[in-house]
Amino acid sequence: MASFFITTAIDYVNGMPHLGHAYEKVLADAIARWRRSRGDDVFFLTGVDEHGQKVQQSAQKQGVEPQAFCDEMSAHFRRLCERLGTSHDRFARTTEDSHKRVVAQFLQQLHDAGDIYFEEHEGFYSVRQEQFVTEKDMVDGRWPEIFGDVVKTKEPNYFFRMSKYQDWLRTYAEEHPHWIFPSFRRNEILGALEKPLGDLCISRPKSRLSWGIPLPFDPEYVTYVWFDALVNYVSFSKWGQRDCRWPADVHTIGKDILVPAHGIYWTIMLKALGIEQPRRFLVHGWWHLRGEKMSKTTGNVVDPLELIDRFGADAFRYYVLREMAVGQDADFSPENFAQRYRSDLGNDFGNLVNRAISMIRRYRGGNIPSAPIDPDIAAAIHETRDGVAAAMDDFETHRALERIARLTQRANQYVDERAPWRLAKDPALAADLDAVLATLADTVRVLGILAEPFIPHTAARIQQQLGMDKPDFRFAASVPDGRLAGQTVGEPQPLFPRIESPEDRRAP
RNA sequence: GCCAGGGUAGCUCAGUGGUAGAGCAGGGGACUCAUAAGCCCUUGGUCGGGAGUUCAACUCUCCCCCCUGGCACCA
Repeated sequence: MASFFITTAIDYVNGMPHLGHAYEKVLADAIARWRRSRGDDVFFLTGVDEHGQKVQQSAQKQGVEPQAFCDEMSAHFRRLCERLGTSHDRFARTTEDSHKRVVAQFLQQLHDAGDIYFEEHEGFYSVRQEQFVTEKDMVDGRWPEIFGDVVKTKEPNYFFRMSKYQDWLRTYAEEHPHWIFPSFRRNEILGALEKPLGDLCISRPKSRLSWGIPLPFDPEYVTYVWFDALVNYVSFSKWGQRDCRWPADVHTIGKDILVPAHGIYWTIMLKALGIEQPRRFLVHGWWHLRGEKMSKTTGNVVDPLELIDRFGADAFRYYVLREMAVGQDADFSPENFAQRYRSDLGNDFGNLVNRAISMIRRYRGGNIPSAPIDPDIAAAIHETRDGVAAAMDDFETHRALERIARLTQRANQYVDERAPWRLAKDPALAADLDAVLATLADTVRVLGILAEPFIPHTAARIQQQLGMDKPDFRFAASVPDGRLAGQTVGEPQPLFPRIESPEDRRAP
C-alpha cells in the first residue's frame, strides 16, 4: 500500500475562518479522499497557528489568557473542518507540547551547528504597532500615522543563516521542475533568488513578545513566526516515531505564502536540519468576490458557514472545487453559487439519481434487475473514470468534476433515448427495460464512487438509497459490472432539493 | 520597474497552424420516470489592438494597450 501524506497550511487564529481557509481544506481533503479511494494509506494534516504578537494582543484586549483565547479561536477552525466534512487524521495546534519540543530541538540543533547567530540589529521601531518597520514603509519620506512614533532602536536578536544556502536552493529549484505546482510559480522562487538572500531574524525578546516558544539556548527570547509555524508539518507527522509520515507528498498552500515562507524559508530550514524535502507544493490561487479582492477591512468576505447552513457542505465543496481552476484565481458570486447548485447538482446530478431509483421502484418493485449493462454507457463510464484519475493525479478537481458532469449528462440522455416509461407499457420489451434499469443503477453507483472525494456526504446517501448495506468508495469498484443485481433500492430522497430564494418568489 | 499569468459568444472558460467550441443564461420543440427537473433543436463571437511570417494564424514573431498576481509579515 502506497503511503500518502498531504497537509494544508495552518491557519492563524487571530481572525475568523473565511472562504479561503475553507477552500484550502476542501482541496486537500478531496485529494486525500481521492488517494484513499485508490487504496493509498493516507495521512492528512491540518491545523492552526496559535502563537505570536497579534494573538497576544487580541487576548489582552479581551482580558483573557492567550491560551484561553487560542482555545476559543481554534474551536472555530475545528468546527469549520467538521462542517466541511474534512477527513483529516490530525488537527495540529502549535501550542501543543509535542510541537514545542520539536521546535526547540530544531532550534538547538541549528544553533549547535552554527546556523543561528546573535547580533545587534539597528532599526526603526513603531511603538504604537509594537513592531519593527523599514524605510519601505515610509510614504513620501514620512512614517504613516498608523505607526505613531517611530524610534531608532538597537535590539540584539538571533538570526538564521539563510544566505549560506542560497546557491544550494537555486540549484535545487532548477533541478526539480515538478517541485511547485503550477510550474510557473517556481519562477517566482527563482526570481526571488536573483537578489542576495538576507538572514532571517527568528527571535523576539520576551519583554516584547511573551506568547511564543522560548529559545532553548536563551530563555529571554521566543522564536518568531515561521520557525514555529512551519515546523508543524514535521512535528505533527509522528516525528521520532517508527511510523513517522514525513516527508509530505503534498503541501497545499495559498500563493501568498509560497515566496518566501515555504519556497525559501521552509526549504532552507529543512536543508539546514538535514531533513528530507516535501515532494511537492500545491499552490492555489485566491478567491475574489464579485470581481473584487476579498479583504477584511472592506468587509468584502464570504462566510463559508453561512453557505453550508443554507446549501449544505457538499454544495459548498462542489462549488469551490468545480469553479476554481487549481492554481488560478477564481471569482465567487452568490448568484453563480446558486446557479451551480440548482443546475449542476439539483437538476442534473441529484435528479438523475432520483429518477433512476424511482423508476426501479415503479417498474420493478424496487429490485435492481440482473441484465447486461448498455455497452455505450459502460464505455462512457470507463472513459470517465480514466478522465477523473488523470485529472486528480494533476490536482485538477475542476476537470475531474467536469468529467463527472459529462457522465451525468450522458446518463440523462440515455434515459430519454430509451424512454423506460414506454418500454414498461409493452410486456414484450421487459428485457429491454431490465437492461436500462440495470444500466442506470450501475451508473448511479459509479457516479457515487467517483464523486465521493468531492461530495462525500452525498456519495454516502447515494449508496444508501441504492440499498447497499455497506459503503464502498473504492475506485476499483467504479466499473460497470452490474454488481447490484438482485438488490432492493431504498427510498429516493432528493439529494439537492430545490431551494427557494427570495428572488424566485417574485416570479409571476 | 523586473518577472509571471491572463485578455475567445451576455457570463465562466476550453481550444495551439487548415472553414471558431463547451457549460450556463436567452429562444423554440417533443416527452413525462424525476427535484415544473431532464432531452432535442437554436440565436449569439471582425478570438484585446496593430504589423509581420505563411498558400493558410485564435494558434508563430515583433510592438502596443488593459486586467491579475509575485518581487514586501495576511488561505
